[in-house]
Amino acid sequence: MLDCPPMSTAAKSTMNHWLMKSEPDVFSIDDLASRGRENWDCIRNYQARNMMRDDMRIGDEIFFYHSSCEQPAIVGIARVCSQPYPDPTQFDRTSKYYDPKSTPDEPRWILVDVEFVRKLERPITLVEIKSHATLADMILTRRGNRLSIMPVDQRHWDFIMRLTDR
DNA sequence: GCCAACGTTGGC
DNA sequence: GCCAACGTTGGC
Repeated sequence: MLDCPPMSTAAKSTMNHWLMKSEPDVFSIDDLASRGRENWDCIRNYQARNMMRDDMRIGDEIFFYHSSCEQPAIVGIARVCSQPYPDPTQFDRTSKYYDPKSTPDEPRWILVDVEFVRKLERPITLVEIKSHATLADMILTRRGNRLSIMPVDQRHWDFIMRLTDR
């Protein structure tokens, strides 16, 4: 791929990890798998927007998390595969996510595209995440946290990746 | 469906 | 710039 050359060790060391929530009834890991890639649209939270706009880099890895469902869980891996650009739904008058205060010259809502990498061997449920002391300080499990996009510490990422091997 | 927790809005 | 009212998220 032209925009995804093999990464140097130096580039890898600066890579960030993320967790992105999606309601499986709306867009599940299987939907991403069948579509290959998708723009992460309809985010209307400034913190989440800022992370996509300012902090995400092509190649960053993402935990794909199912929320608001029977079994909230990390279910797969995705990857950032575009530069940030304006969310088209903000200009769509027929969309629930239309924003009259946004203009093409000064778009308010910015997104990135994400691509499917793989599903986990098994879902790592929120219940299981909460059961591990190492994961107790993840942003995901913080009281009152409502962010749908959040950074994941390298040590949390690695710990969860090891869990999937069992 | 409940509700805690937080973000956003808008009057003043 | 304060803050009450309202809306949303998301686990349970």
